[in-house]
Amino acid sequence: MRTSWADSASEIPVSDNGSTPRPTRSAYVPPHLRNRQASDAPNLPGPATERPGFCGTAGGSRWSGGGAPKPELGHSGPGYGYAGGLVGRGGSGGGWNNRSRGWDKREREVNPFDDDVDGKTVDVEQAFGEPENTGINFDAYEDIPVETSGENVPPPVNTFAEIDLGEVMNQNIRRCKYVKPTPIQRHAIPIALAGRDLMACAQTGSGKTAAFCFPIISGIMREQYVQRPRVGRAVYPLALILSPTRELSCQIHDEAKKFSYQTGVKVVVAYGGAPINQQLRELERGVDILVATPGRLVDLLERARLSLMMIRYLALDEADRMLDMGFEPQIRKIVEQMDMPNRGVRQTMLFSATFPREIQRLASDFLSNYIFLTVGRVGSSTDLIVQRVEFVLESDKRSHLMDLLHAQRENGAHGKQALTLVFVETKKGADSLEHWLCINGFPATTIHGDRTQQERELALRSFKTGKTPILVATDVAARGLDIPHVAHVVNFDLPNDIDDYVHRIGRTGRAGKSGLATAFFNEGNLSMARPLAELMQEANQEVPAWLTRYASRAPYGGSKNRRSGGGRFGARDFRRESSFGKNLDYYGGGGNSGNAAYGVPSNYGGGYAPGVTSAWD
DNA sequence: AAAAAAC
Repeated sequence: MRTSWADSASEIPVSDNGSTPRPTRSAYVPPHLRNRQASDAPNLPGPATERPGFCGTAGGSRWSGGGAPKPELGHSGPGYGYAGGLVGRGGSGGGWNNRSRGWDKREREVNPFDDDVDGKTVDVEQAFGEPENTGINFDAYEDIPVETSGENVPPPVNTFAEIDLGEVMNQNIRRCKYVKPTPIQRHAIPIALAGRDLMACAQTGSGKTAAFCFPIISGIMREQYVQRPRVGRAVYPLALILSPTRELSCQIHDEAKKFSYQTGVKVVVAYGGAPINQQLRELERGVDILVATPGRLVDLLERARLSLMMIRYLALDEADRMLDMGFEPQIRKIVEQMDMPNRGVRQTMLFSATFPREIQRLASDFLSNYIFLTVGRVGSSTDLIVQRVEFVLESDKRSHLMDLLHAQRENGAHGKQALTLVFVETKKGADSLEHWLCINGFPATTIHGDRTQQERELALRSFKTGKTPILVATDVAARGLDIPHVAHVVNFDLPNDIDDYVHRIGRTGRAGKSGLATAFFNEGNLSMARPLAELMQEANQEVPAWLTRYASRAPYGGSKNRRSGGGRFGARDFRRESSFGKNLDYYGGGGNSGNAAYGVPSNYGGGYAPGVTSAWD
């Protein structure tokens, strides 16, 4: 999904031939090219710069050096989709973009940033009366505990400068207003750059997308002109990023476009509910990184318009969702039964804010000698989210919501009304609540799986821009979506799983900003009493006495993520939970695994010290 | 039981 400012950026007029944006200003020179000599080529491997089209084997990659079998190529010649740029290129230095289509024939990439729309910035900030898009409030993430396990964990970095992503990407990072890496980025990026498989758990809104995108883009830049087969009409991406919802795939795509701007690395998105032909055309123009939802991906594979044979990087966002009951067979099919290289050959990275142990066990099938990383302490990010629970009878929910919204309207002093995201259990419930809000004077819209994709995208856009400051949503909007200015998340219907609750409330309090989450609880939510009370307590939230009473009576429930011995929320490496000396094959063939594999001593054995353990979120 | 994900 596009953010509102990105929307504007993409509305640069395009000429009829469709290839060259025609901005009103003349001859825009990208900032990173200003004051630059033509021969000022970036630090790229020599051969690639000299003969870009014919550099068959990548230097310095884990595939050429590590002894891992490289997929055999049935064909030689320039990589698919880049042939055009390899012809007739001037011999003088090559320029910044070795993968583009050459100086003259180069297609102008639409600027994905908001700093360059006909010279004016899009004023989301004014509309909401607070600065936005100024990057992440890093102070909110200082000093939070990190746990890693696995063999030879690469050390974290403190700055983007330490990880040499190249000048082009550095410029993109600056344009994203990222000043320094977030903790998940500090730890995950070196691990990923070292070629290691990774299972990473970090708080909602803490910068996971960049944490897996940066290494992928940088890796593909280093590889330079991997030769790709040409068989039938298939295209051969080098990286695959899967996510559980269409809107999330769009969002990741938009982010990845920013990170890869002017690198020549091509990012394409494919998802259902939208015309496939357009997506096929985009794919045919060349794809290095494919962002997709599972259904459409399988469709493309079955049509033989896509092959995973050349995949070097596989990333699953919201990985625990991707591997839960509904999705797991499809993911297994994609990863194990199509033509994707095996684990250990490709590099696999799994990211989420939650990682139930059972899902970790499943996930280990896809990983090889992986590092488990968890960043963030109980309550660190959720300190930013004030959580409230109110006892509201089913029949009172609507009027109670109305009261909240009225109060909010009166408090919302300047600018537009703060955005409120209301979660309900069912699609029908979403429609009916939306209708009710509208006829009661609250501009609302709704997003759920029974709406057309067009309606879904329109709803999200309308919400983001503040046109309809209330969005009623099912769990389709629970994960990953980054919607600035969501001040309030209302769990009108509580979910049945505490992890879903965590993801839902994580739609607010993002990038170091604060937020409010209100839940309506009643007798229908008894199974959530205990996990909710525990979660809130560990996040230093005020737990109402009545909820504590319900919790003490209630059985364990509301979670796939059984917390052993007294409610330790957390993403903890499930490999630690198995008896030492057993189950060593969970290391996926690492060979010399054992106790020494653990990079950081754990408080294994149940010693749970509140506040100093790993992320739950 | 619901939600999501292809046509």
